[in-house]
Amino acid sequence: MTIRTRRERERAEREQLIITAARELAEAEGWDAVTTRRLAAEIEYSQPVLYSHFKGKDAIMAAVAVEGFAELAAGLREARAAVTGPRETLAAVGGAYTAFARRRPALYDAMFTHHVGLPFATPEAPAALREAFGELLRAVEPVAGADGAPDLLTETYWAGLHGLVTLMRSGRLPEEAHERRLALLNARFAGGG
Amino acid sequence: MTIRTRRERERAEREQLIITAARELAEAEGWDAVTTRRLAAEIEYSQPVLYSHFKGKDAIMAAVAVEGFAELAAGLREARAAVTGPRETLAAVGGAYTAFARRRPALYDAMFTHHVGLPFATPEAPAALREAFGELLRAVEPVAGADGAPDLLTETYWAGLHGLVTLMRSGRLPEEAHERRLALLNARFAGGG
DNA sequence: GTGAAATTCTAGCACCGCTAGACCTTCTGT
DNA sequence: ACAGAAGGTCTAGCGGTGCTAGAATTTCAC
Repeated sequence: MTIRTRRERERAEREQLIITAARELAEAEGWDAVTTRRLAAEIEYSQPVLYSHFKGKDAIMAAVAVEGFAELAAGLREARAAVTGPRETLAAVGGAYTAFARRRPALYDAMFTHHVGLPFATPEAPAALREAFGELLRAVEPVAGADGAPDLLTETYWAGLHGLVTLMRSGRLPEEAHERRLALLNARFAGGG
Repeated sequence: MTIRTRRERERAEREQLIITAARELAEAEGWDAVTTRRLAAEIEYSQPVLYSHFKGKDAIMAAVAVEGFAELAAGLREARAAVTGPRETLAAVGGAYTAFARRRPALYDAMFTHHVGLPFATPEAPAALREAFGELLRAVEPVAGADGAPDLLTETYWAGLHGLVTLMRSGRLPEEAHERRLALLNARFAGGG
């Protein structure tokens, strides 16, 4: 048995190595630079081993995305814990969300922009993803007012954050006014229904 | 002279042919299907003629995007003209925006998602683009309240719309609740500052 | 009609994601 | 201890991509 478990452990380690290499390469040079050849060279194996771990490049991106969800969820939770009051909470969580997107743009792309076949608004969605949404939900709920649909309101607020960061990152919105736009979004959502 | 002008006219016609073919192919099968070979076959010329008109594939997408800006601006203007009252105007324009994004997803991608090197929030931006933003601005201004920064508020509202449509189109938000989310967004922005 | 100029095409480069089949290592049964 | 089976990894290659150099063709000016 022990020899088999060692094999399995080594294999799991190599899988993590692939994910980490893909993530670091993407963060350093963007996803366009993450080619299967390049990635194989990075982990010092040949291309086909990638396909013995993942179905294809998209599956590797999806694995990276799942790591990102966990990191985002942790960041949001931390931000929420650091403040009190509904308005402050919304501002802290919204700020943490956009800060994450700006700090880890490639990671954010894999999570929320690239067409990677991950289930989202279903129970089958990755736990880390559901947790990240839960953090947003807990920040939005106190300011939901009489809407009676905190889930939908959270989705809408999330869309606002997502729009801000994606439009900014693609050069469609100027960077320098980001904080002011975020403040406007928060004011509109914290104002009550 | 007349022979030269005929040449120039024919050349302009062929350029438009390229743009139209690219757009139709993208709308029918997505941008992944728009390869330079496929596009060349569509216009019944060889690949290199594409490069005598455009610097590369991105430039073709940019040209398609500019057409899209004009169409979007027209749609928003029409929607705004059909109603009266600030809340109704915002709902009409927001609805027209998301309807456009859902009706012409590939076009919308070229305009607002793909990294195409078009200037946005500057005077050098395409006229049609500035006009489309102007339509949004005229819809948001009446509900701006005391914010005193209608430009930034419009950008923020735009981000909300953009987030809704992109997250929905990538399967991150379920389609069926779109109208309710849009209504929530509108309510938050029409509520006054 | 002929040489010059402009235009279009053929052919190919370097790269992409992905995979079949050869190769080598490791384990198993006698 | 050793032959054969099983498993893992590699080399080499497929069909595709965006893009371009240089040949071939057409059109022009004289």
